[in-house]
Amino acid sequence: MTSRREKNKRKTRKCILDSAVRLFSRKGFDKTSIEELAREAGIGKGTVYSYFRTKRDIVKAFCDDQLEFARSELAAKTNPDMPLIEQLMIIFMADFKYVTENKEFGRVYLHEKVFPQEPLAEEDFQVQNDYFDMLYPIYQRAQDRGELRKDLELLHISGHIYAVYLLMLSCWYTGMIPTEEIGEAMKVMVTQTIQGLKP
Amino acid sequence: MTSRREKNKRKTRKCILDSAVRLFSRKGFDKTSIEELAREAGIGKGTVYSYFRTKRDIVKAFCDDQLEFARSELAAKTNPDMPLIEQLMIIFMADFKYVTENKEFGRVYLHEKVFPQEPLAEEDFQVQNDYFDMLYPIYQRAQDRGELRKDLELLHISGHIYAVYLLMLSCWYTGMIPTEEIGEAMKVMVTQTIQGLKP
DNA sequence: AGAAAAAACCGACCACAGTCAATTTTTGAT
DNA sequence: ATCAAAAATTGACTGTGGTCGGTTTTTTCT
Repeated sequence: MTSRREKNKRKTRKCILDSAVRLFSRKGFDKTSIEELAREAGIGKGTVYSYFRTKRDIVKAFCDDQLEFARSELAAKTNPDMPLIEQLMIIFMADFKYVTENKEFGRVYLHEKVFPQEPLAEEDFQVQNDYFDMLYPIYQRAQDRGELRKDLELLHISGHIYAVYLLMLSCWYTGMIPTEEIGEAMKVMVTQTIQGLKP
Repeated sequence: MTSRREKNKRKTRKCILDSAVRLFSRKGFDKTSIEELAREAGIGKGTVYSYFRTKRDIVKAFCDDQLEFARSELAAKTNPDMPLIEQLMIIFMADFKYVTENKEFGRVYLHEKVFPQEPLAEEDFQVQNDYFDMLYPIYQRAQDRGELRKDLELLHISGHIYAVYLLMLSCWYTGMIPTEEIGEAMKVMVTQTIQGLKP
């Protein structure tokens, strides 16, 4: 049963997250103070910290939620029998679009998830695992169709393509590749990944 | 001519950097305050900020220096006619060893360089370019020997392998792969990169 | 050498992330 | 309805990153 208490907690949490989205998007992560965020959410500053351990954790929680949502959306858009490269492009460009629209969130999230201060906790891996779980069937099918080598572990295939995706994000964040060229670059790199570097 | 002023500046800068290395290594980046760092360096707090724009910039400057040094060292250790995979392993494992020994520096540096808040400045690219310049001849030779496809741009080859290296670093920072297994994992992934994913 | 200009240095100060003890609200038992 | 325990809320407080105007040191010019 969902007690009154639990209901309120949920509401407050959502309220913090909503305020965070508004403010971080409008003013940027660093320029938004927790005090301001609390005011916007109509609560005290201390309360924010009883919901989230740190300011960065707010971003993490928001992105984890979004990722879960995006995943369910995406599953519907791709057909596992399309050519692998096409499926991957749909998935990654959707992700990328999200990042470009939430640059600050994406950056903080990537910092936390890719090069974290402490090894990731069990729950953090879960999000990543769920994401991989979505991709596994796609690679599996591609293996079955003969688009991918069967002697490779799915984890390695997955990791490899994820690496290329991260690189593209990095190129975008550093300004090395402008937004409008990312699609093309991503296609080149993923294709190259599949084809291999050797003659 | 190196004036007295310039000499002092150099000395002070080095002093700050040395103190930073000592303190950040001993207590961690976050736990070391600039005030403490200034005290250790025997200067005022404000002075630190006339040498470095932010706390993170101190790390960036240090790592840029180190990277330049490491590069010159490395050039001597590799023979451009060794098999590509062996050369890459020597280079990346040397880099990796450095990161494991300076975890905090590496993390902050990676945040700044891989997913920076603002697009990288000209000078930041220079460091990266210099690094690539070291690698290009290696890939070039490997192409000549027939170990790599000749129809691929060096930039793409370079970027691709860099992506895999970043992934390995990420796996280490997240705790997904323990230190002693990184070498093996790196070899597997780089080999896979060269071979390609398709049958 | 002496004065004026330029560069370097400094620590008091500000804004903000995160803490915590005191207060208020909710719950569950009688 | 009453009350005691548990949970949630709060804002004053602490420590630190970064700023800035005033001070000292170095250079340059005569």
